[in-house]
Amino acid sequence: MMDAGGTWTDERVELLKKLWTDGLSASQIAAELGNVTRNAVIGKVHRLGLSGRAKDAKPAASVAARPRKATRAPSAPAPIAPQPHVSNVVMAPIPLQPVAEEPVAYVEDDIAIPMSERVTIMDLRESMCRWPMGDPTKPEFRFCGARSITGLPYCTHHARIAYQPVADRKRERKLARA
DNA sequence: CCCTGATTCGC
DNA sequence: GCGAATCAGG
Repeated sequence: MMDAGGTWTDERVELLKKLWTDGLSASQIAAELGNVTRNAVIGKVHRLGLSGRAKDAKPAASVAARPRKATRAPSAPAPIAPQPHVSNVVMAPIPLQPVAEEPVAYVEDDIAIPMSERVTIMDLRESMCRWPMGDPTKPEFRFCGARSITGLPYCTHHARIAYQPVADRKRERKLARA
């Protein structure tokens, strides 16, 4: 049956090899494969014995990682679920013009949409807005790419659209550390 | 702070 | 075998 993507099927392994040898970073590959973290990718890469990529022989590991006690979370489910996005929002096919004007639709209140550069799946990273733009079946497909809210898949603007019910979201002050 | 790969080790 | 936690570095 369908593989949720959490297992290393032959196809996935091959894609992993391809992308890795292709020079993509572990996080990029993880994003491409889906349902896996970059750690999983790196771990697999090493297990497959293709670490080092193109580069070879490097300063011998003098003092690598120390055996710190790894107290893992009791049972962390899925860190990030592959957002199905808002099924209601139907993207305009955009028949012509590759990536010209931006769909500055919903200008609800005062927020002016400072459209950032759109990005392809390859450049899409966890910290970037995953709001789809265009036709997913076309190579011109892009994602918003703006800085996403930490913990959410969208930028502030698209998050407001995606999470309508949220009447008033106070700016989240995330304290790193004092 | 963002990111990169490398390593250890509980599962 | 897998990958989270952690490390070390850019």
